[in-house]
Amino acid sequence: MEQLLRIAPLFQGLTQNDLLPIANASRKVFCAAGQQLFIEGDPAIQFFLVLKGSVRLYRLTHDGKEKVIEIIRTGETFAESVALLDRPYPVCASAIETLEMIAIPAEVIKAQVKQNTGLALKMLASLSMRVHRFVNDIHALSMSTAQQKVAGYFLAFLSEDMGEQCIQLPSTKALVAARLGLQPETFSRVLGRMKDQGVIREENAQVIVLAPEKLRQLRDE
Amino acid sequence: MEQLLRIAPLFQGLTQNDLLPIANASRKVFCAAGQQLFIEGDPAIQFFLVLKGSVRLYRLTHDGKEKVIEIIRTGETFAESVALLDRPYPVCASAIETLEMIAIPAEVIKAQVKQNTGLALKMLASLSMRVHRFVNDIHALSMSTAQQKVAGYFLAFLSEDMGEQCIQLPSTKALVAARLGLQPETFSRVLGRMKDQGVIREENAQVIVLAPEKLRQLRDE
DNA sequence: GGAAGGACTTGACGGCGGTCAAGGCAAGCA
DNA sequence: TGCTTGCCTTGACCGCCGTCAAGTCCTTCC
Repeated sequence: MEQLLRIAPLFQGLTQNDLLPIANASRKVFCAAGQQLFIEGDPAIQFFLVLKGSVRLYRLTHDGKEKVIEIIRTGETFAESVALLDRPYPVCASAIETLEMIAIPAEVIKAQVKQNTGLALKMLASLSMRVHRFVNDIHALSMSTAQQKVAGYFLAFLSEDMGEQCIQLPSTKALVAARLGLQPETFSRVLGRMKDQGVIREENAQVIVLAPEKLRQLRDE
Repeated sequence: MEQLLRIAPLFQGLTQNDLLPIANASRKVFCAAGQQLFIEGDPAIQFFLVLKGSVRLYRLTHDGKEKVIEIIRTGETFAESVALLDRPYPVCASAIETLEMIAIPAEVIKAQVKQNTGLALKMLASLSMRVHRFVNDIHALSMSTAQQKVAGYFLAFLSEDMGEQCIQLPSTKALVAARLGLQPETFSRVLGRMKDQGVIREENAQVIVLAPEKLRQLRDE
């Protein structure tokens, strides 16, 4: 269990002694694809580390549609921030694919943070990173055109490198579209236009970026 | 100086001993309206507590327009999250009105967090709150219509109460519009429509919500 | 008082993207 | 092979919002 916990940046560099009480209190969780983990408003009694699969964090709008806030992938943690406050979950969560996770009780992490400065610093760093990512997201969301959003999204996956690069989309296109605040139809049209312009190519569920430079140009309008 | 620091939730409940090294290293800063505090990419050597006035955090899009990420008001802190990571500021900041702040060196807060569990917990709570607010923002930004955005924005200022309530807009309407990802014209039109419907009234730069219930209805479409 | 400038409002128009609908395409199954 | 189901694509249409422009109100300053 300790070895599994160390997958998360949160727990890397902690001593075995530090990790032991957390490992003892945690348990493995398995979920079928599509299964609900919790809904908005549920008491936040635990947080999660994803070992395998991916999770959709979303909110329901008042007219019943869902807005994807974040997609959590293998190796990432989620809901750490709520585990520290005595507040209910601010989002719903459900499994995109078959899921393997570790559930860590909020009480244990709260107690450990109080004793263990190292862990507290790790958590601060992790939350700070999340704040940064949200700042990026808010910026991206308020960028005007659909093309810019998509270009920005793809660019976030690329290395600095200039050559052809391959992107594995997390789950379905419709979900990525939702993540970007777009309709599936619009997303499809944007991809089509990019293909016409020779910026990308598609090959068995992967997007191949032929010209990162052009992509950057599209984002910058 | 210690008394001033205690304005922020971050420093409430700390002992005088805890606060002293922070107070000694910090200094007061005054700014004229419109002045730049830092720009995106600057090294984050300090963070700020606003004593008086308000601050605009924004990003420049590639075509030169600016997108407001957050408006910081009296009594709030900003850039705490970056002070902990060794990363540059992810946004630009400039004074909206004449400004009075305390600048706190990143080094000092980093050192204190390592020694002082209480402060670490406060910072964790503060960051968690910020994450929550961003989740709300992302949700609000992706809500479709301008009317829903404005209604949601106003509702965030109201108490549970049902009666008439008064909202003091932070700075100008144009800035609030930018915050919501709207043009000033659109914002003005939405306000006009709400006035026609008897949902709000305006009175010397204040918005008076006549019918919170109707506002909620508008947000929920 | 009069000019100047800024904040806000109002109107007209056009484009982007959401919505609805139909069709293509692959996988699974009898 | 034919049917079904789910995911994606493509087309047509329309409404919202951004843009441009003009006009109003208020403050400031000479």
